[in-house]
Amino acid sequence: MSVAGSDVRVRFCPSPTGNLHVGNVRTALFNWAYARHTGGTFVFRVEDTDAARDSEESYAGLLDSLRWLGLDWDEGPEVGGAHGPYRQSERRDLYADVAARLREAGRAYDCYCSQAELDERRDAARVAGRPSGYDGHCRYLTGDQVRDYRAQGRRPVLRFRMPGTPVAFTDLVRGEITFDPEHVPDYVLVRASGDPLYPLTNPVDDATMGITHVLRGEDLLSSTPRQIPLHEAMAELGIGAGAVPAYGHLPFVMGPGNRKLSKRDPGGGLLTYRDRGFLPEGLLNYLALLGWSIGGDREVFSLAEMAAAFDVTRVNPNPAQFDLKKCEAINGVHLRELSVDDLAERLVPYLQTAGVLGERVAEPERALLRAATPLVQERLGVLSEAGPMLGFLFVEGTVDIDEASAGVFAGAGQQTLRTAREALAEVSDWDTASIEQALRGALVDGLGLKPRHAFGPVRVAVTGRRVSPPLFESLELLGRDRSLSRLDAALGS
RNA sequence: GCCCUCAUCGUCUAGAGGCCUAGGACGUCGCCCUUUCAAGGCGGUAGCACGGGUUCGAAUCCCGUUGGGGGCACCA
Repeated sequence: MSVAGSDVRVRFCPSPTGNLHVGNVRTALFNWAYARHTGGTFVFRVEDTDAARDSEESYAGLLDSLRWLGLDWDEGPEVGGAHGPYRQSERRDLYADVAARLREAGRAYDCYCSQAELDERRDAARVAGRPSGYDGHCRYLTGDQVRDYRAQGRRPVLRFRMPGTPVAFTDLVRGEITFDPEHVPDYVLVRASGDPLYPLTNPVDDATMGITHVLRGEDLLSSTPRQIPLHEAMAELGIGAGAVPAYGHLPFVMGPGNRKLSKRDPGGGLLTYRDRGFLPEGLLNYLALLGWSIGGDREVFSLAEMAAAFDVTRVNPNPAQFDLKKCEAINGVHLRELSVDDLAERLVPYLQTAGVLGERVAEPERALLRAATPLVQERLGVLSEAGPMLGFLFVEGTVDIDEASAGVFAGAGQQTLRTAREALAEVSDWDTASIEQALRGALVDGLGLKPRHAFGPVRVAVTGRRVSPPLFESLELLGRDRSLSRLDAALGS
């Protein structure tokens, strides 16, 4: 499956602004899978050049999220590597150096245009039906003009000088793409303040980190014809590995109603999915389905299986809409494949936040949870659903009866409960089989009730809800004393 | 406005010119199983955006139209 020691080097390079959203995660996944498939290297780099929006908290969240997902990186924060540092905020000297060399070589130039001038000329171009990018005003300034601008107190930005020829490349997922030069304007590399911008830092890092394949979202497709000439310029100046990376632009993951998902979208943030109890393997499996398929009619697979089969050139170029229902269904399959002990362990934090379990989980509770887990395993789509299902087991004494379900106690329900209570009191071996036998004998055979009418009131009395895990098993786990006292409580009401 | 890009059931997809009377999954509907709810089983529903070519033959190739998305920042 993998080609050990392959030269492929891919990267995932989010900026630490807010939390990852599922589209980012899918991009990370495809990069990871490509690296693992080829035996290459997965680099994790953090693009924190925007001091105004970046935060240390987001940075920590990024690492935490990738770790939770199980997408391990070969180079990057906390693991190091030969091309570090892996945070752009720690690479500013490099960007300044590259910017200076580009400027010296004439591949970039100072631009003194003010924001107002830029806006005005852009609007005019747009009205005239011409391309609205930068018009090259400052490309060939005379010494006098520069002196004038400086005398006015203007501070220049640094712009890359585009070569003026068409840029063509073969996109790994989309094939041949060509941009004509009039639509790819000279762009800003360094702010007037001296701060390097993404259009500079991203290619510089890709070049100096030896990135061979750039797999990123399709929103970056139109910045590719800017970056390729920059890579060529750097190669000429001996900066970086000297090769232009191959590009593959992945389709968007859209939100409901086909709107682009953003990290501010409530349904988009990765943490929401973790909090709801998606398994990383389930979420990742679903995300892999958005734009890629493993072949045959298979939809459920492990990360390892994906890595073995992944091929970027087989990625579907059209955007996909995130479907929560299907995501839950896929997650449910993974959930059911877990061992009981594994599932029980993963359930603990969710039961704690639900208030079912306390901070410290004592061994008897843990044992009870392990015993109860098989009862809910095939009923769960996400882990957070376990709280309401299992809560009744961890409550001492009586349970709160769900209001909407209390009606079953009325009328004939009283007799059903009384009969059930008497029959259960007689059970000598408190196990599922004996409990079922007693209840069936007394209620179905004895009172001639339909099973659903016979067991409904008992279920509500004991679990507090009309919907619960299997009744007889639940009674066994609850124990005789608690079971009988809950029936008594229901009778008294 | 200009450029780029995308187009198969409601949704995600399979499809690499004849294997397509278009397959699978989620959803949805019905039935079965059943102590509730699930899970599981069986069955139904629903799609190649439109128009021109190319070809003996097109979901597949080409062109156009329409519709969706992205970009055109001293954000990333």
